[in-house]
Amino acid sequence: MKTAEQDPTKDAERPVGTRERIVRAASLLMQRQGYDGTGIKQISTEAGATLGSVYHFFPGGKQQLAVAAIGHGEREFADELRLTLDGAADPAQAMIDCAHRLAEGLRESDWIEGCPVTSTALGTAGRAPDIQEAAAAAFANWRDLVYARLRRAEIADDDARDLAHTVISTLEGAELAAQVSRSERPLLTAGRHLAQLIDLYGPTTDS
Amino acid sequence: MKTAEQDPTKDAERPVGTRERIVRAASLLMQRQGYDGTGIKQISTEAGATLGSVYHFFPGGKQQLAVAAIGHGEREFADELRLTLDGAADPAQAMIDCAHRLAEGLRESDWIEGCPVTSTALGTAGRAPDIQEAAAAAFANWRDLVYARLRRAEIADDDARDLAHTVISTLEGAELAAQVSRSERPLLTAGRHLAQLIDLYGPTTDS
DNA sequence: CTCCCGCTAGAACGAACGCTCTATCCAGTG
DNA sequence: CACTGGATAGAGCGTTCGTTCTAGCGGGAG
Repeated sequence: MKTAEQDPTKDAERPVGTRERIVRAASLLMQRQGYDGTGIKQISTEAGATLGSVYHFFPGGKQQLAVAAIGHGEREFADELRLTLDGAADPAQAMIDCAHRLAEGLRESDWIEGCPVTSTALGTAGRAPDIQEAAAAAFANWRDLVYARLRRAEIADDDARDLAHTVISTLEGAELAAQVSRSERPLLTAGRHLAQLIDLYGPTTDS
Repeated sequence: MKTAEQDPTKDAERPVGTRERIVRAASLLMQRQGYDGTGIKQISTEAGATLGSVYHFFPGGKQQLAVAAIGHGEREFADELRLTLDGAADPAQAMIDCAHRLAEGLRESDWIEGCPVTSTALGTAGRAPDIQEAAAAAFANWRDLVYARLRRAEIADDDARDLAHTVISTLEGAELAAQVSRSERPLLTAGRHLAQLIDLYGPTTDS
């Protein structure tokens, strides 16, 4: 009742509800300019909506909108991450592929669209617990995807859990370094090193 | 003429010039709240200075102040990084020590004082080239410190360069993940993994 | 002494902020 | 038909923003 109804065909672009357009615009703008750097009026303008609509769908104001935007960014990246993890022959190769994808997206946006969660979550550190929780949940979800992939490759449970932490941390940090230095190198290097690290824990363990 | 003159004794706390106080306040506040989340009036209040003083020392306004703040944060962390790198027996152990130190600082600040450069640089991605350059320079300096330490441990030049990239990326990302999830685990895990990774390239190379 | 200048001090400006409020529109229901 | 309630629309609230500007301070130089 809330969304579909008309056509669950592939991914129709056109009939996107107002609420969804607002969330998308918020996610994109906050990804680029951060939480404080993005105004609600700018979001409504970019979304083709009006201020009244924004506050109708998000009576909780900017904070609630930011939580929804983080959730949207989380889902977007999770889909791509899942695809990349499943598309590779082994987790090590998946890391390299993942780094490549991130580098590509970053370069194509002229180095302004980094992690959609990071820029929104930073700067609201102590102020907005809701936003912090949403960001933490996003990281945890991504980590779980990596963990599951590592487990499927016969990596021990404890090792897989630890590796998943480092994989997300490193990819996140490398994307940040790449964005700041406007270079793909941090990401590509990180991808190779993560692959090496994972191979250390591969099924060839015999100890 | 600009600073010292009176006493180059250790690190006297009291007679700190107005300009220095402004830079310190700006660095701390932007570290916590980001660039857009920090107002110049708040900085001047926190520094015990007035608006006039801020614009006297930084006629370039908020952007120039942010560049100086990033430089200050860069120097602060570089000092600590140098100390940690030199204090460890080998680079691998240094990574573990470094992660511990970062985790400690983050926990003690109740998870609000992350990387002083990241929060300032993010959100000004496309808008302020000066700030971006300062942030990129900070990362490069830190990387050089790690690179030099790796070289001293007889690691091949190309390997050391690549490893230095990943070390900074991973520490940066792990600090971010730790801050968001309010847990030391991402940092501690990253430290151990970085140590393992470095050991792969240790002086035991025979190829 | 007088002059000067680096520095301090804060009032004031226009613009933009998050948010509230009322008014209007329109499909669905009796 | 009238009525209703979700959705749209935007003027306007008080506040804060970054910046500008003028006035005053205090100590060394002539």
